[in-house]
Amino acid sequence: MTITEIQKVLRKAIIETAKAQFGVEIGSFAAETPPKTELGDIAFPVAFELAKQIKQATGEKKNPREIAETLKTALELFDFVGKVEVAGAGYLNVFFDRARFIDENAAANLLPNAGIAGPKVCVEHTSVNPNKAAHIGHVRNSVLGDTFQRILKSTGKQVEVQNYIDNTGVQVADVVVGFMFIENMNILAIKELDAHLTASGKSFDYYCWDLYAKVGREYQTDEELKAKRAEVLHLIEEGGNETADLADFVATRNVECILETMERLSIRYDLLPRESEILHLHFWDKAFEQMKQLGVIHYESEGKQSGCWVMPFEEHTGDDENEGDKILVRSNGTVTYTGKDIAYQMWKLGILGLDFNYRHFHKYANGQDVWITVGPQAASLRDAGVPTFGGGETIYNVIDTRQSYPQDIVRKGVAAISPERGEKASIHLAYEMVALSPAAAEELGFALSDEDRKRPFVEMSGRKGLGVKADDLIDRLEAKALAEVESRHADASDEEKQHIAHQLAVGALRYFLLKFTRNTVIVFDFNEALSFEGETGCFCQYSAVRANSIFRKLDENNSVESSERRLLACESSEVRALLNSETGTDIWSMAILASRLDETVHAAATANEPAILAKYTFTLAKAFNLFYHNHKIIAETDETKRALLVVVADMARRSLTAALDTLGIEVPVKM
RNA sequence: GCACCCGUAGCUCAGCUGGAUAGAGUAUCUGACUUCGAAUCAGAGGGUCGCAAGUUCGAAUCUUGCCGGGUGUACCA
Repeated sequence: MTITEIQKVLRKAIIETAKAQFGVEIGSFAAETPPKTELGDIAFPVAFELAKQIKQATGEKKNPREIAETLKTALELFDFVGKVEVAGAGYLNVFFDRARFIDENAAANLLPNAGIAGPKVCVEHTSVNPNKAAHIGHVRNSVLGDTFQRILKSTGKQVEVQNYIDNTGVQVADVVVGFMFIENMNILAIKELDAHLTASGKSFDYYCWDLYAKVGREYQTDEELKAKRAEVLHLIEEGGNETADLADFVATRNVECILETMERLSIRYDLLPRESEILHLHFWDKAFEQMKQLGVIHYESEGKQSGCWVMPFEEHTGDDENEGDKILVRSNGTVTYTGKDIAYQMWKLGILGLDFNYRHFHKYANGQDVWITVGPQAASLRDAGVPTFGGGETIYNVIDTRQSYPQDIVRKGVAAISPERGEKASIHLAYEMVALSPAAAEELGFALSDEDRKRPFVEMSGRKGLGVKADDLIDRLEAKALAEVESRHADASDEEKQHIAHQLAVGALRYFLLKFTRNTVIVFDFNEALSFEGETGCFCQYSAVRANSIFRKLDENNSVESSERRLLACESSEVRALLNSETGTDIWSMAILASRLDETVHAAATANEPAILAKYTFTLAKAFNLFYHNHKIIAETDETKRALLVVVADMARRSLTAALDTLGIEVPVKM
C-alpha cells in the first residue's frame, strides 16, 4: 500500500470509530506529517475537533487524550500499522509497520498514475508576443507552465499544451512599423537580413528586440510614426495584403526563435493557436451569437457606453455608473480583446461549435510534433492525420497576475454562456513577475531616474528593451557549468562535457524559477541565478548522480545482485529488529521520505503550485546526501544491513530521478 | 477611491485546509577529502513572524483596524 492509500483507510476508520463510539459525524480533518520520524509517520490532530463536537452534540465533556486512546485501539487493528501513540494533548501518531511497508514499496512505481490517459486538460503557457526575443520573465511563465503540465501528466491526466500566438496585435504592429518606416525594408529585404543574421550567428529575435525598443523611443517624439501604428495594425488584422504578409513573416520567424529558446529548456508544445485565425474564422461572431441569444450581453443605446455591446460584471462596482459593465463590442463595431478571448476560451472548452484548421509546424528532436492553426483557405489540410485539439475538461491559463482582472472577466463571461461548466473549468494560473533590482538594471546599462532608483524593483519591459534575455542567461549558465565540468572531468570528450554543462544549466535555471511560490515577485539577481551551490537544481542533480555512481560501483563489484536486494523482502526478525533500532529509524526516515513523491505531486497539482514539488525534491536530495554520508553502503559488512541500505538508497534515487524528471530536469551521467 | 498580492533570521525565501521546539538557502565563524567523487557534510551564532486588538484548548496561519511596499482597476492588447 502507498502512503496515500494508507491515509485513506485510516481516515475512514477514524470517521467510523468516531460515529460508533461517540455518535459524532466528522467530515474532513487534517492528516499531517510529524516534524520528526521519531514522532510517527502520519499524525491526526483530530481528537481536539472531536472533543468539541461531542460536547456540542451530547453536552458531554471528553478529554482529547481519552478520545485519542479510543481511536488508537481502532487503528492498531490494521496490519500495516506498527503502533499508534497518543502524544501531547491528544495527537494521534501512527507508526507504520516499517518492514512491511518497505517490502511492499521497494520495487513499486513511485508515480503509480503517470502515463495513464485520464481526462484531457489543456495548459496554455508561454504566449510571448512574437515580436522580439523572450526574456527571463517569459521564461518564468514557460517553466511554470511546462512543469505544471508535467505534474498533471504524473497524476494521470492527458495534457495538451498550447502556446497562444498573438500575431495580429499592436506589439507585432510596432515592429512592423519599425521595419517599414524606420528601416525602410520590404519583406524581401527582411528575408535577406534574416539570412545575413543567421549566417553571422546572430538571431532574428534579438534584432527585433532592439528594433522594438527603438520604435518605442521614436514614438515619443515622432507623432507621424505613431499614427502609422493604427494603420499597420488594421492591415494586419484584415490580412491578404503586403503589410500582413510582412507581419506574418516577422511573427513566424520570432515564433521559431522563441520555440528554439524554449526547447533549450526542454519546453515543447502541441499546438500554436494564432489570433489571425480567431479573426478570420469568425470565432467571435459565433460566440457573439450565443451571448445575444442567452441574453448575457446587451446593447447600450444611451449614456457613456452608447453604441456598445456590454456584459454586466456585478462584482466590480464603483462610483461610475457603468463601472460594473465590460464592453465587448465597441461603438465602432470592432470587438475588444476580452471578447476575442471569451470566444477562444470557449473553443478550448469545446463549447464554441467551431474549430480551427491545422498545419504541421515542426517536429522536435525528440519526435514530438507541434501544430499551428491556419486560415479557411487551407481547409483541405484538416483531415491529413491531424490530431484533435481543444475541448479540454479543464483549461489552465498560465498568465501573470497583472492580468487577473481581465482573466476574471473572461472566466465569468464563459461561465455565463455555459453555467454547467461554470467557472471551475477555467483556471488562471497566476504568478508574479520577474523584476530587476535597480542595481541589476543599471548593471545592464540602463539609465534609471532617481525615482526608479529608490524603488524595490523595476519591472522588465520589452517595449523599453529592458530585460535579461533568456538565451543570454542560458549561454552564461552553460559557460559557467562547462568551466566547472572541465575542472572535474578534463578527460571527457568535448561533446560530453557540453552536454553535461547544458543539463546543469537547464537544471539551474528551471529550479531557480520554480523554488519561489507563484505569488512571490522574483527580483532577479545574477549571483543567485548563476549559483550551483545550496538550494539549486545542481544540488539535486549532484545527489542523484552520486546515487547512480554508488549503484554503478555495486554492479561492478557484483556483490549485491538484485536477488540479494530481495533478501530483504522476507520480513525477517533480523530486518525488523534493525529497522526499529536507532540507525533503523534513520534509514526508515529516508525510505518514507522517498515514498512521499506521489503524495507531493498530487499536492502540487491540487494547489496549482509547482514550488511544492521543487521544495520536496531539494529536501529529498539533501536527505540522500546525508544518508550516504552516514551509511557506507558498499562497505557495509553486515549483509542484512547492506541489503536494507541498498533497497532504501534505490528508493531514494528513483524517487529523486522521477521528481527531477517532473520538474523537467535531467540527471547527468557524471558532473 | 475600490480590488487583489506581499511584509517571517543580516540578505533571499518555505511554512500544507489553525497544531508539537517557527524551518531552508545564503552570508559570517569553526571543523571534515588515505573512505561509495567536498558542486558535499557536520557544528555555532542569528527571530517582538510589520503593529494592535479579537476568535479558542491552541494563531506566522482565521477576523477587524492601522502602518509600509507592490499590482491592477480602458471603446489598449
